[in-house]
Parts: sequence; C-alpha cells; structure tokens
Amino acid sequence: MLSFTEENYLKALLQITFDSGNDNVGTNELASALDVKPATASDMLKKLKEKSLVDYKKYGKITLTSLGKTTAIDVIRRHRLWETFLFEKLEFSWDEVHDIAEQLEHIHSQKLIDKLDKFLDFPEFDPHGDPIPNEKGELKVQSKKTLADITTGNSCKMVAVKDNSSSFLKYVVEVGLGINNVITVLSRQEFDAITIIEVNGIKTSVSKRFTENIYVI
Amino acid sequence: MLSFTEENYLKALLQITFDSGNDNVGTNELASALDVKPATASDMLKKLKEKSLVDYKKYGKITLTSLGKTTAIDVIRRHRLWETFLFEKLEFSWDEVHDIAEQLEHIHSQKLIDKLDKFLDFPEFDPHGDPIPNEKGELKVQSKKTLADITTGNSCKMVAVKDNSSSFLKYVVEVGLGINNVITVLSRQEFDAITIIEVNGIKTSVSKRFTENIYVI
DNA sequence: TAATAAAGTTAGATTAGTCTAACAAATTAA
DNA sequence: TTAATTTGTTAGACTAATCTAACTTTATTA
Repeated sequence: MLSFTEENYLKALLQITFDSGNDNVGTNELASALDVKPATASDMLKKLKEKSLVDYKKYGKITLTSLGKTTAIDVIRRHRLWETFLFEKLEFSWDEVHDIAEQLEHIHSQKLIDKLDKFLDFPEFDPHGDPIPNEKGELKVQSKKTLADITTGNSCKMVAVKDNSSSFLKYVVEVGLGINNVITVLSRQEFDAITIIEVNGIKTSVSKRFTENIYVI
Repeated sequence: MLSFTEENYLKALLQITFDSGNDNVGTNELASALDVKPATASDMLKKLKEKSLVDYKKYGKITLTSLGKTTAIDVIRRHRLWETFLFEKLEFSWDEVHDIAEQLEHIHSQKLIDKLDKFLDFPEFDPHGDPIPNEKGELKVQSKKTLADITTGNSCKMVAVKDNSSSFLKYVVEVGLGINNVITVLSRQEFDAITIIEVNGIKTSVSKRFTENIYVI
C-alpha cells in the first residue's frame, strides 16, 4: 500500500509529462511541482526506484515504470471522479473541487471508486474538461491545442483548462469563459502579448499566459 | 489543523465514554481502542494536553476538554455522514461502510460536510442506527438498552448495533437481524449463557456477548 | 575548452508517531 | 499493611518525510 506522499510523487511525474510533453523530467521540476526541495525529491526517488515505480539512475532522467504509470493513472482517475462528484452531486463550483479532490484521491478502496464511477454514470471528462481514465486506465485523448494557437479572426471551442488552480479558474469565470464556450480571436497585440477575444458577444483582453492555459478544438 | 492520528485519539476517547458510560478512561483502554501500545498513548496524551484538547495529569484520569469534545463530535459527524452516503447512494452493504468511512472522516473541509449533509437530506441516524450529530453538534439520544436487558417472553425492536466491526455486522446479517426488526426473547440458558430469540418467525441461539451488542427499544 | 552556472546528490538534523524495555505509581488481595 | 498485580510513564531507538548546507556532476557559455 503506497503512502499519500508516494502517490503524489507518481501523479506529479505523470502530470508533468502529460502537461508539458516533456519526457525528460528532472529532480528540480518534480520538486517544484510538489512544493518540496530538490533534496527531498532526490531521496524519494531512491525509494520509488526501490519499489520499482520509477526508472532512474543518478543524474539521469526520471521515468515511470509500467507499474508506476498504472498507479499514477489510478490516482488521477480517483481525483477526477471525486471532482466530478463534488461538482455534479454536491454543487461545488468549478474552482473549489480541485483542493478537496487532492485529499479524496488518496482514499484506498477499489470498490469505492468503481461504485462512485457507476453512481456518476461513468463520466468521460471531469468539470475542467480533463479526461477520466476508465477502470482499465484508458482515457479519451485530449486536445493539445490552446487558445494561443488560434490565429486572428478564427473561432474555436473551449474544451478544458490546463492550470487547475483555484486562482486561475476564478479568473476564467470572471472573464465569462466556461467549457464548451465558443471563443473568437479578434486581434493580437504583439507588443504587450495581449489577445482580444470575444465570448458570448463580450470582448475581453487576456494575456499570452492565459491563452496558453485554455485548451480548445 | 489536527492530524489524522490526533483526530483518532479524540474520537476514541469520546467513543469509549459513549459506549461504556465509563468516564474514567485510562491509558491502557485508550491504547487498546486505537491498537497502539500504552506508551504511545501516554506520549500522545501529553501532546493533546499541550493543545488543550484533553485534561489529564500523570496517573490521573483522562477527559476531553470542551474543545476536544467538539472536535471529536465533528469527527463522528463526518464518519457517520460518509457511512450514510456509502450505504444509501453507493449501495455498499451494512458491514462494508465502516472501514471506508474511517478514511473519509479525516478529509478536512467544513463545506464538504455541510454539502454532503444536505445531499443526504440531513439524516439523523447512520446505517448502524447510530445518531449523526447535526452542524451544531447536537444528536438524538440513543437507547442504552440492549437485547441482554430484555426478559424472557418479551419482545423489542432493534435500533442499532454497538460493535461496528465488519465481522460482527456480517454475523448479525447471517442471523437474519437488521435495524427495526422485532426480536422476541424465547428463553435463556443460564448454564452456557445462550439466549434463544425469534426474528421474522426464525429461531436462533445467540451468545451473551452478542445480545450485549444489539441496542433495542 | 576552461570557467561559470545550473542541476542533482549526500550528510546530518528535525518532527510525528510508533516501538520495547525498564521503571514508578496505584490498586487489589493476602 | 505489606506484597503482588495492574496500570501508567520514561528513556532510548526506529521510520517516513522533510529541511539546510555542503558537495558533485552535467550543461552552458564566453
């Protein structure tokens, strides 16, 4: 049985490769994702290697073993199912579900997750638009295209957010954006890296960083 | 923010006084309830005293402070609400809910519990018949009378179980008993401490210990 | 390619929660 | 009321997860 901490390291490793496409994850990057010091991550990697959850050698790159990946996907499945439960059944808002799910994802009971999945009618996406792995660990492929990739004058549909932090999500809501909204890119000011978009007839300016955190199709 | 462990000590202290009516809880009793050694409990008591959660002095009796009691009641509220959720919404059986709720009860979010309470329509009793404290910490008084108190020839209604362990609950189901069932005490054999009961027309022999763990009215 | 910077590791310390073994206090019984 | 038993505490050690500070390796750049 893995500890909360071990599960978090595995999840972070998978998340980093998912989000950044970067399969050359380093100690610093991992440590900063988990908000610990590199020394701490370095220690933990030894332990995870010992348990055959990661492959790595000193100063080399870190990769999940197949066992590690399966486990990480399971943690993500738990996280996203709980988020969906909180949002759909308990009527939490979009930006509140992540932090509570961070705790709930570590409850150990396969049966609990299977029954929760059924209760929610086997959802394929969580409230942030992220795909939920099924009981076999399979998930729908997610668009890698962000609002930053849409050229001036074109429209797209928002399907998910990259950053799941409460602060970002609150901002997204403030801007009037949500999953499935149609967004039109009106113009870009290269000088200050601002994009002017239109959503439901309302025009807003957003930063480059903002556009890179909105997944679209 | 209290740790899981601290919460478990407080809950155990309250549970012991509740269940046994014994307000003179000792280190050994507490330790055995938590499945740790007395030395460990002794150490933890210092810490809980430091945090003003228990009153106690060396070799003296242990009592919860008002803060400690409030916290313990809150842990019990969380536990019983989660049990109710598992039983009513996820269709877990009676004997499966306790162990999972032991984990869920430590999720920290007041809003989560309030919303869960509402989602379940403010239940007053959990699947084992135990009262669920409301958001103010108030709970329905529970019968202290057990099946052992019913005299030969008389009938009663089962309202709760004292022992919540999966093994006991499985046995209760096997015997054909459940909450709200009417039980008639047919006879008692003082020699081997056996009671013969009738439930739904079926006669069974149960031990003294069994009858002491069934609350009735 | 040599110097500098960045990234990663090791050593030693800390905290929470646990243990065993030895000891001390309180209670029970002879 | 003394001896035996039970109950409770202390001391010292261990593990997991973390830290800081010092050091090593790898990468970058002048």
